[in-house]
Amino acid sequence: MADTASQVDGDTGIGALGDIVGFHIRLAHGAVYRHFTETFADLGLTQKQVSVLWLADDHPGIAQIEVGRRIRMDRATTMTIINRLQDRDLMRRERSDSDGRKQALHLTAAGVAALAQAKNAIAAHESWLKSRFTDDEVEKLVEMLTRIHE
Amino acid sequence: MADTASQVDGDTGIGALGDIVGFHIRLAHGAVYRHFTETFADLGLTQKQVSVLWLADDHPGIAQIEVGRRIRMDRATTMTIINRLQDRDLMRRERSDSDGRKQALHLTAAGVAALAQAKNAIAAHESWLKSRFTDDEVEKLVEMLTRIHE
DNA sequence: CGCAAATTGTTAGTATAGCATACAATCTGA
DNA sequence: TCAGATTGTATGCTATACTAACAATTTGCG
Repeated sequence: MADTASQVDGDTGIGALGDIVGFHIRLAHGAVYRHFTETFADLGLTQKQVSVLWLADDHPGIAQIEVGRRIRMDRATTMTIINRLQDRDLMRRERSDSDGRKQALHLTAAGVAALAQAKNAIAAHESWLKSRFTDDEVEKLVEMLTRIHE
Repeated sequence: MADTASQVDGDTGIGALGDIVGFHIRLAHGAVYRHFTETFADLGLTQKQVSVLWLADDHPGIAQIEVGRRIRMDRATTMTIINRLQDRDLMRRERSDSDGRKQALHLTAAGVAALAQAKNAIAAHESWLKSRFTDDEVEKLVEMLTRIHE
């Protein structure tokens, strides 16, 4: 007769760790991250890099600090990501006219093309992720996740 | 009159990025990770390190490969984490009797004490996280996250 | 049984990401 | 006008994740 949770798992599981919500978020994030990386292996872009390209495309001339604020990165981290994108000629910096402290960010032509490809890859990635859920569940999941990160 | 999603955000949001489920998982993970780090600043333990201590305590003599399998890390990554725990005298390696290739992992006395402290900190961290949800919602969230990482 | 293949641990190297600190340039407000 | 805040930049440290290669050991096939 089974008498502990770990034996119910056949002793291949994570035991009481499985009761920790944060642990499940971490595992789910890891699974999504790995699939994302596979999907984007050809493009050679990471989640962060795509997010930054996407934001800069939606908001031409956006400042670095503002990019970081919206996707929850500090200035130093934002720098390294934009440095890489600039080194690969996907993005360029311009001095802001309105505020000399700021850099106005823009995509290059290559950046626009890369983002277009990235959005296709994201569609495939999202299908993989959403295939587990009904539309209602997706909505509920996003709403609950938003409560966490908002 | 608002006419686009980004304007509903008052132009401070993430626009169409907000429709990407994977993006919300990443943001939520980041928020949880940051709160975890704050909660554990005194103890100086990371999520991974606590998970490994926890597993080794639940399963004395567990092999490194098995730890990695259960919390989704490859052998090399598992090595670096256990190296750190061993350097801090929280964990020790022994040759396995049954399989000479394996290391049997055990907590030291200091490791047992650290894990006990960690479990208290996790309780506080989990309260912070769960305070957003009803019990039913927590159950539904964990169930949906499990569908992703299983 | 004996040997090839698989498993486990280890090491080394690379890349991404996050954070702290310090500094310079610029802007803001009292 | 000038002190303080903001923004970008540079540097350094830490944690994580992956690959590739290698050694020791075990497993299983012929």
